[in-house]
Amino acid sequence: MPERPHPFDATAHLDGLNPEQREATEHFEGPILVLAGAGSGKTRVLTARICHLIREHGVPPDRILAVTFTNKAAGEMRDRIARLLGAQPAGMWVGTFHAIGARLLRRHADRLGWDRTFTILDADASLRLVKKIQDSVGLDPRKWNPKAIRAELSNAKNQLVDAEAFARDNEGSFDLFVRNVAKVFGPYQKALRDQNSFDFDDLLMKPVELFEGSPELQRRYSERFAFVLVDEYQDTNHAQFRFLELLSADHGNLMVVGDDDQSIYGWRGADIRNILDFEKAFPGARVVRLERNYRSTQRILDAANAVIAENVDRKGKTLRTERAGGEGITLVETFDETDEARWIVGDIQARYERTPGSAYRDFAVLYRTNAQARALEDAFRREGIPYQVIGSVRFYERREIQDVLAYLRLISNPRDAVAFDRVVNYPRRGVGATSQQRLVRWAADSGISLLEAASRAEEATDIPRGATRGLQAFAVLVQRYSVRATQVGVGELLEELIEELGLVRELTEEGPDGEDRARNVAELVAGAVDFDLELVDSVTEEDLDAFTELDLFLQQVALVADVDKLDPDADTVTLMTLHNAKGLEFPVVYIGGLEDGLFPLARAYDEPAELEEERRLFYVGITRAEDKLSLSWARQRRRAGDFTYGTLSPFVDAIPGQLREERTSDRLRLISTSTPHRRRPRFREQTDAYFDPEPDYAVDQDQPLYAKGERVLHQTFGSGAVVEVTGFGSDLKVTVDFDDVGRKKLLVRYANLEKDWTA
DNA sequence: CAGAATCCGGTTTTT
DNA sequence: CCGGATTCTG
Repeated sequence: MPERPHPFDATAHLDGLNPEQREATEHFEGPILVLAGAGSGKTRVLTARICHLIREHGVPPDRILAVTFTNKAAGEMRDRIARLLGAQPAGMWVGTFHAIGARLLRRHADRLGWDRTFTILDADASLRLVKKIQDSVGLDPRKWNPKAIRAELSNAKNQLVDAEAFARDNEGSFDLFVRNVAKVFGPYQKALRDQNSFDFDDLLMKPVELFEGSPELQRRYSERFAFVLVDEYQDTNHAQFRFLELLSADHGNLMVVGDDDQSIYGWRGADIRNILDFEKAFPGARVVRLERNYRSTQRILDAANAVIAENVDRKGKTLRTERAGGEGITLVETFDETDEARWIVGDIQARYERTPGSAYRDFAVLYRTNAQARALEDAFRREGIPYQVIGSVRFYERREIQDVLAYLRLISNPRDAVAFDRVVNYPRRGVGATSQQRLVRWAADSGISLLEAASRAEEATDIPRGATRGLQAFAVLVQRYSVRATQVGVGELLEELIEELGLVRELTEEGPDGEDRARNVAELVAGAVDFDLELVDSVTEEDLDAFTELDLFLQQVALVADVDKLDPDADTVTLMTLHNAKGLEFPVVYIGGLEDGLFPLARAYDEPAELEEERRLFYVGITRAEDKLSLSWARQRRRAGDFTYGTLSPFVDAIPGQLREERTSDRLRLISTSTPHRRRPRFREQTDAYFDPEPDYAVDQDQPLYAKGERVLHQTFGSGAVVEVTGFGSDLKVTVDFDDVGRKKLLVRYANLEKDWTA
């Protein structure tokens, strides 16, 4: 029996709520939008309302559906509710849109022509499939970027545009790119069906198809889920909106909680209109605003408010707190990324030592791009300070992990052609590219799966004997494990598989990185062994009958996010991107890389909406901090091999001067005093870094200075604006956004650019 | 067929 | 700087 903090107090869930929170919590039927500012206790409101529904209104838990942004948030919500109620909310569905979609498809995918034991393709596998389809329709993957095509497919699906509609919409378009995407879309979708798999976007789109295609099913689920609650509503896309609409339009009992100022996933189809127009979509919706912040000091909130006030497209609100004053916001100028990292690590260590009762887990370092983690990691390691990085080189995307998972996917789903391709010759079985091609052709001609073709390889006359033997051994192995999967748990299965394949030996012999890779595989195995325990929750009896533990393990692996693995109990500093930091809070927060072009990213300047999204991202970062916020930037930074020279991010300008405490790193101070540079035209226009010290060529009036924003003329590309400048000397490169042909990166040495005076 | 050498291109954020 | 793809070599 779980502990009960308030054994006989039926209203424990209302304790300590402020009037607005209480209003939202006690709301019963009908649509409601809770506009919840950062740190205003929205998770609290969600959990309290669920308890209220169950306790006060007698709603059975299994009539409630709660959607969260991460699996971790789902788990936490479940725990909090269990604690408040003193019992598990049996039968309640809590999960991410993707997890809930997968769950529905596990029950009803057969209605769409899939088998219920489908596999879920992760980003990498789906990209491989796109490439494969490109090859098969004669679209050169080198010329037409598979990632771009994949992104366009994803966009379309998030808008609920299927292959037919996409083809129809873009028929006769002058845009060659979308026409090519249209060529890929149909075959891609067909391949998914043939190999019985869904990609991520299908997990959102297909359930909608399911409901739209079957009013009976739609009615069944909207009756079952009499109350629907959604967290982080500002980051939902059209498919998700439609899904919610189908579930709740009949009864209208939909509560969405979100903050338009924290909408940061526009690039993956999230539509900020969903929250801005909620009252239109659900007429009569009640609106509650939570503007009292319980997290940060007034200083931090002042900075946050000032930053976000520059955005135009918002509902508008101002956060308030009772935590008057607070420490100033430190702004540090550093020399380069190493210097910046060392400053941050040094500051953490100093604070840790001088603050009694502080722990490393109180600190987080946030940044715009994953690449920035590297310098930080080096610095942390150097100082021996414990840290954990979220994301970055993602665990499940590592090559060795993907290889093992491909085996598991193939064992679970023998029709998975992407998985087959990946491991048929790993470890080496003497099956080369040519044999593989012949096998694919023969399988297609005979209308059998690749795995079956492999087991009957000797019937294909053009496959050499060595390869045939390899293929047959492979097929036998996979089939044997498919049977084994119904007998033992995944942990055991995986241990046996890895042993038989000799993967650990294989990896360690590979070279210096091999040890790490072997360790990663061991970690995966450990995860699989532990998996049995995690089954308890969220899986119903019927699921257990229909699927092997392997199936469910693979599903979980496909759906976990990196943040889900954040260990809040470990006493380590946390390093992650600003995107991953959403929903989290820390006493002390550092945001690094505040340079124009990095944060905001240079490309965001193309679209005002994108720039606003970057600014919201900064706002999210600032509002993660409870007591102390430090910002830093570096004058120069290595990016993709060469140097970039930065200026302070304009975002910082919005923070009023009296809130800031400006500092300079020791290293930078040392450099600027010991090497008295000639006075050069100062940094602002970032021209000086590539200023050639030998002025032996005449200054040509038509020669551009290569500063950001400058207009230049190219002989073939025409006129455009400089977006970014990198490298120096003969390696000086400029990225130019040409009016006609788009963005190009050019080596100044060869490009022969002229200054465009006509602009 | 496999491994080494070489070239090329991309690089924002993620369920 | 990295990884992937391509080409060369045994």
